Amino acid sequence: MATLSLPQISPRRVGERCCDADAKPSLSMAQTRRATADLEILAHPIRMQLLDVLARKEGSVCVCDLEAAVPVKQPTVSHHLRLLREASLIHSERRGLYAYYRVDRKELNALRDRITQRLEAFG
Amino acid sequence: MATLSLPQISPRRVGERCCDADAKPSLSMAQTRRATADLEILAHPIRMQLLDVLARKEGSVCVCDLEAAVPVKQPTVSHHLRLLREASLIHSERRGLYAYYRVDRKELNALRDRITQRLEAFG
DNA sequence: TTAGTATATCGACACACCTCAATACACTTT
DNA sequence: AAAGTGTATTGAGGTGTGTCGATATACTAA
Repeated sequence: MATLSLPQISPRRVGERCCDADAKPSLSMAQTRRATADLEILAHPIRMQLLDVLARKEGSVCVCDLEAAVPVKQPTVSHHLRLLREASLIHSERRGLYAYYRVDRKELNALRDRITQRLEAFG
Repeated sequence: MATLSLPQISPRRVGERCCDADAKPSLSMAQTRRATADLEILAHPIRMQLLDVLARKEGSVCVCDLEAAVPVKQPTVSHHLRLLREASLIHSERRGLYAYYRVDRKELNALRDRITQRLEAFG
């Protein structure tokens, strides 16, 4: 029966050149940055809540409702909506005085798939 | 046949109180913060690469190899390893002069599941 | 036109985070 | 012991990000 072997660590003398040359990332730095950019856009409580509200609505949501849903002031809401818009996760439309936002389900799904794939590569 | 209805937006007079009182986040702020904390720990290129290297190895990896795998200096590597350790995603062990890190697959899987669940709640 | 409202942008401030040189610490070799 | 090596920590500087008051913009109401 196979021994319950500890990971084989080659003993090495002090000062010797380091060992596992194949302990390299599987992703280039550019790929890595793309992956972390996907995570960063979601990694903020206000953006998470805004997306949460928008994703749970079938249609559009008025900015005034988004403001009411979230504990920051109007310019901050506008700021995060802009970031989400620039990430193509939401779209806006003006009707008269009011602005309405809706989630882009295709983009949100694509984002989710990219993140899921990356996480599964760890598994 | 059902009309291809636009999302029903009740017209509203200027100055009227805002509309959709049920456009509330489904998560409390505390829950939201826990979710974004999960994302934040992954949302950095160096941590992503370190996890990538560690997750692809069966056993432990020497710090010197991690340093070689990543384009920052030794104190910075140590810093990110600490963050990953404090998040319970990796563990370290000293053998003589050297320190070896390994991924905690259970914790990493749990993290992945939490993130996946949250993302699916958007879908 | 004038006044008022909703949203976006600007500008400034605060603070968190990343990075690294210097140093501390623990261990090994001689 | 002393000298050398690998890793962690400290402390400081730089940069980015979040926040909000003030303001701009675009529209509506009267």
